[in-house]
Amino acid sequence: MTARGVSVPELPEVETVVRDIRPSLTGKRIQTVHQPTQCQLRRPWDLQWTHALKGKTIERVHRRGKWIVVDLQDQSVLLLHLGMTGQLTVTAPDLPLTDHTHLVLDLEGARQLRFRDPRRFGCAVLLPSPQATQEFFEQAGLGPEPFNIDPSYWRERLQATRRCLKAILLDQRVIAGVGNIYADESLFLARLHPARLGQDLDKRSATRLLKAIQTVLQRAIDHRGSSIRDYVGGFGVRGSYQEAFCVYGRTGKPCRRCRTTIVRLSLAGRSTHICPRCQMAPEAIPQH
DNA sequence: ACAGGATCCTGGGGGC
DNA sequence: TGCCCCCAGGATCCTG
Repeated sequence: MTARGVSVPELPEVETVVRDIRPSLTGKRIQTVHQPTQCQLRRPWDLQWTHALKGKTIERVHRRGKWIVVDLQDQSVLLLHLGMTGQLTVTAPDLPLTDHTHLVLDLEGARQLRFRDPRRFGCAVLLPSPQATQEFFEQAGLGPEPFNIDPSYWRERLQATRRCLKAILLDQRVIAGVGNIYADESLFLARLHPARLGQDLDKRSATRLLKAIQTVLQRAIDHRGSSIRDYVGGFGVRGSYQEAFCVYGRTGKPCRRCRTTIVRLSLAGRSTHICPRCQMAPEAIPQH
């Protein structure tokens, strides 16, 4: 069977979207803003933002964790989160609108930036300044980016908690951008069982885990992310990393390394996939 | 401090 | 063929 469930935008998918749409957005003026749907996103769009965006020029498009950050020339910042099923695309204005399109920005040069999200777990927020954006992220306690995380910070965060590795990897306050799929893939690559406790990892294992996270995320970015069902990049093009999954969605299939059957368990409230041979259970590991 | 569960939401898939 | 129910999960909140 193929991987069940939807492909949720995690760091590699968000990075792909940002890279795709950046050339079409940078330097472009926003002419008008529409809300085609009546239903609200989880964090309601403020009508004042519609007026505030009009006439603003987009200066820069980048990413912070799973957030898409659109810097505008007047210092205000549009933040977008894709939640579970969010799609952000740049299209021709005459392309018919699909269901669940919550926000449309008309751009100069006959282009539209469209934010679509069937499950409405995503959100869009306009903040007045980079300082306010900084505070927004600080308030959320958003942790460091995986690619420039300080190894000693990482080891300290692991040492300081009795939470299991799966919960730690999903916690955006510890490390930003990792979600369910890449947590499982990273733990497999590091040969660590997701139920192991942060404070039980020695220095070598902690370093190996960080390297695995970076490797998995970079490989996924190189494949334009993973597409199972909903996710598409900024051009509407699907990613291909799902074909390289080692454990996620591979329940019942043989491990790519040792042929042992991949099993699914529940940890930190999320489906979790492991190779029971490559990822030794905590109770099987000698304590010291 | 942390685990576990509920909540939000929709569409796909399995079972009958 | 169709209907019902379950399931997927990012972030957040609540309880034990």
